[in-house]
Amino acid sequence: MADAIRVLLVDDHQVVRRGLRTFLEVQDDIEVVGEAGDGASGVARAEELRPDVILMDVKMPGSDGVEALRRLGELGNPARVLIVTSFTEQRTVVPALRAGAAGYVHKDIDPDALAGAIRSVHAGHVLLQPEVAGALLAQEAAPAQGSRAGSLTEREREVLALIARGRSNREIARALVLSEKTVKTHVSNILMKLDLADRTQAALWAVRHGISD
Amino acid sequence: MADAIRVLLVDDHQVVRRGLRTFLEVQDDIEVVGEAGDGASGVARAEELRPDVILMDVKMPGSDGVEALRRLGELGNPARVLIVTSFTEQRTVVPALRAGAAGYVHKDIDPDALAGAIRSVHAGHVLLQPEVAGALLAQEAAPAQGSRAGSLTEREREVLALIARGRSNREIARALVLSEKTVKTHVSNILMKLDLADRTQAALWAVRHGISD
DNA sequence: GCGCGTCTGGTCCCCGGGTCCTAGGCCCAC
DNA sequence: GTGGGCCTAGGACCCGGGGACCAGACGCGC
Repeated sequence: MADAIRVLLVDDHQVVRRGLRTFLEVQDDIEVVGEAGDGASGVARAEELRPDVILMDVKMPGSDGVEALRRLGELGNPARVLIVTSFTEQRTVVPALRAGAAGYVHKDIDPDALAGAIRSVHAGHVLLQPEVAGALLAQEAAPAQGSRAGSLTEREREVLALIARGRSNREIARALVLSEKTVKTHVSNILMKLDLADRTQAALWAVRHGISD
Repeated sequence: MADAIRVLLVDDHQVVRRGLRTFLEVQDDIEVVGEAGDGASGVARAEELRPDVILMDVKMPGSDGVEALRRLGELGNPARVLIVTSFTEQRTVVPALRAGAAGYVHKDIDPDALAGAIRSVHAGHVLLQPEVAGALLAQEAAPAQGSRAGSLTEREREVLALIARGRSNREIARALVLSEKTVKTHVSNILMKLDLADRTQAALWAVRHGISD
């Protein structure tokens, strides 16, 4: 095929590389152009082969996936990187995406879905699987009693948003044209309503619940 | 086609609905089964037609997209919702995804990419466009000097991770089996190294940079 | 050996954060 | 009119957070 999507496989297990290769060989618009067994040689092969898409494991001996992603970014390599991981390691999702990953898929993905993912990524999308997106957004989720954001008044939400930007009471007072004492009152009420101990917990609560604007 | 993907369009501008419809009519595996002009009637039509995928605008008069998403979730409607937005409104991304959106695409997407997005979403993926994913991750990004997380020592990262969980110095001391004073020293060093004013800012910095575990 | 960085801890001190109590003005619902 | 929220704000009070300064123990590299 003339304009097949050129794919590079980077994974430390050749079993996995072989599996991916056989998955993709039946797709007539996807061509596996190379393989690498660790991050560093993955970067080298990417520079050499200039693939459209790189399928890469996160956990690899030596230079790992995130490190390789950063290198590719520094080199200006235009390849789109799709992270293929053995299980949902939520700790690694954010760093990987931040380092420039174009997507994150689970290793037990079925062949057609994987092909679809490669096409999506090649088309310029960023792609996550549900569990991964869930992990990214849930973080800790609501510990028990669910979101009581509704119980906050408008003014309290304003104050909370500023707390979530790291502002002090004095700064909040200036920003909202209030006395510092009034801000303290609002903060106290927020902490009471949300059952939190201090402004740091309030700030974290806010970012998790999207009050941070 | 026997198992075409059944799509419902929800947007307050019929021009947009018409555009999407013509985009999708040339795809032989996608069938537009209905339209709605606002969130509430979108939910009603979704219940009635049971589409596989719903293309929905976020900003609509009356019941908006996020509200509609929530309703669908409550009703247990299995439709996958792809948010189609006129521009990258980063404020709305997180709430929409949290409310159960399966994806977020830009209105100037080209027909084939839109079809691809629908197929991805229908296949169970969560899909974002680059700018959207960028907005989600960047948030405020590094104000200037880039991530100096590397300058933190291992111990400092441990302490920072606990700060990012809303723990007090005393709790951190107990958790790490240290004196409260030592924790304070670490906190001071963290604030100095990252050029932050207090633990609240440190907690926010940590979650943005993935130190929060 | 010596220097350097890290981890540990101490003392002194100040201030910002947070609580408790109180209270006036405002608007809305009954 | 009366009660009940919300926003505003004051005073008194306590304490945890953070800075300044100092220092010993340990490990690593020159």
